[in-house]
Amino acid sequence: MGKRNYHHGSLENDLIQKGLQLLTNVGLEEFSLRKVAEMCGVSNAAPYRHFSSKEALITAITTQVSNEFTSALDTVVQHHKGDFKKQIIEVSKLYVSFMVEHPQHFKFIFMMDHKMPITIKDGTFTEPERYIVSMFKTLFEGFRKEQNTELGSWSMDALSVWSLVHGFTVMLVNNTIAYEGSPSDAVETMVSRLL
Amino acid sequence: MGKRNYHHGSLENDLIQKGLQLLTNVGLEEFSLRKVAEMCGVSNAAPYRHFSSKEALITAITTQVSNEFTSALDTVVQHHKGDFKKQIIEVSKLYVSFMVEHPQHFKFIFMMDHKMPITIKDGTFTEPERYIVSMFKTLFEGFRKEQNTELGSWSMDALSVWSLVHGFTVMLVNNTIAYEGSPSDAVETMVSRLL
DNA sequence: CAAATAATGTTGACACTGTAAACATAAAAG
DNA sequence: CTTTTATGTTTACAGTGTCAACATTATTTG
Repeated sequence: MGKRNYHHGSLENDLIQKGLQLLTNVGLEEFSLRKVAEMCGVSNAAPYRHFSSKEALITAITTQVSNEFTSALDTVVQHHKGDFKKQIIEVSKLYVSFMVEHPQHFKFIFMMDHKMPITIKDGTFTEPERYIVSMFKTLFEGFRKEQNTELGSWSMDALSVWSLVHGFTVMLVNNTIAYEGSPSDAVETMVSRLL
Repeated sequence: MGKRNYHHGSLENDLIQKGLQLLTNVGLEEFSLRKVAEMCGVSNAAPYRHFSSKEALITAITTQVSNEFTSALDTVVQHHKGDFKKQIIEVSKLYVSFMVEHPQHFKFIFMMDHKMPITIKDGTFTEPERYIVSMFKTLFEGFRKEQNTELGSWSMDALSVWSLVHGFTVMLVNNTIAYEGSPSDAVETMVSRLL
C-alpha cells in the first residue's frame, strides 16, 4: 500500500508539501529540487512535469504559505473591526511574531524578487505576496477613514507603519539585532507611538 | 606585461575587487567562486589559498563595502554635528539612496546571517556590519543627548527610526513596493514626522 | 472495447558548482 | 645555495538545475 506504482497520484501537492517541509528545516540555501523529489519518492526529473523550474516550485510554496498567513491576518482584522488603532497594532503583532516563529518562511518569501511590486501613492497595487497586500489594504483603508484626507497624504502614514513593522521584523529574522524581550511588545509600543 | 607568471602578486585584493564587481553585476544568485577566479586569471582552486570558502570571500567583500559606506555615513554625521534631527534625517536619506543605487550591495549584505547580532536595550552591541553599528550609534547617542532620559526608553525611539528607514529600504530594494517619487524625500518626510 | 493520444515518471546526460588532495613553482629564510 | 613556506595548478568528487529520449499509465476517442 505504501508502494507506488509508477504514477504518484498527487505529485504536485506533495512537492509543495514536502518542499515547504524541507525549506522550513534546512532553509533556502540547502534547498534543492532533487532532495524534494527524493522526499516524494520520485526521480530527479519528475518535478519538471509540474514545475518549469526550481524557482517555480518555490513560488508555489510561497503562495501556499501566503494564503494561510493572509487568512490569519484577516481573522485579526475582522475581530477588531471597530477600532482602527487596535486593528493595526494587532495585525502588526501577529506579523512580527509569526515571522519570528517561522524565520525560514520569511526568508524564502522575501529573498525572491517580486516581479510585480505594489504601487503606492495612488493606493492601487498589483499582486505580490498576498499578506503584504492584505496588510497594506488594512492600513490604507484605515487611515483613509480615520483621517478623512485625500490621496497622497495618508499613504505616507501607512507606509511609515508598514516600513517600521517590516523593518523590525527583517532585522530580527536576519539576526541583525537581538532584541531582549518580546518582539510583539516592542512592536506594540513602537506602532502605538507612531499612530 | 599583462602576462602573469604563476604568481599573481595580489590575488587577495583582486579577488575582493573582481568579486564585488561580479556581485554588483550579476547578483548573489549567479555569483560563483570559479567565475571570480577566472576574472582574476587564475585557476578555480586558487582562491582557497586566501579564503576558506565562498562565504568567506563574500564576507570579505561585505566588509570592504561596509567600510566605504560607513565613512560616507560618518562624514554626514560630522557635517551636521549640532543639529540632531538634521543629523538623523540626512543619515537616513543617505542610507536609503545609497542602497537603492546599489541594490546588489544591499542584498548580499543582508542576505547573509549575522553571527553576532547587535544587542539592543542596554545600548551596547557587538559588531555585525559596520554601517549598522554606525547608524545605531548616531541614533542612540543622539537620542540620549536630546531626551536626556535613562536606558531602555530612548532605545525604543532609536529602534523605531532605524526600523522604519531599514524597512522602507528593504522593500524598495526587494521590489516589494514601487515608490513613485524620490525615496530620499519619502524617508525625510517619514522620519521627520516620527521625530 | 480497442486504439490512439496525452499525462506523468524514469534514465542518463550535460554543464556547472563548492571543495579537497596531490602536485608544481616561485619567493623568503636559513 | 639549500630549505622551507607561500602561492597556483591539476585533477577529482559529489552535488546541483535542467533537458532529451524513453517508459508507463490514464484518458480520450473512434
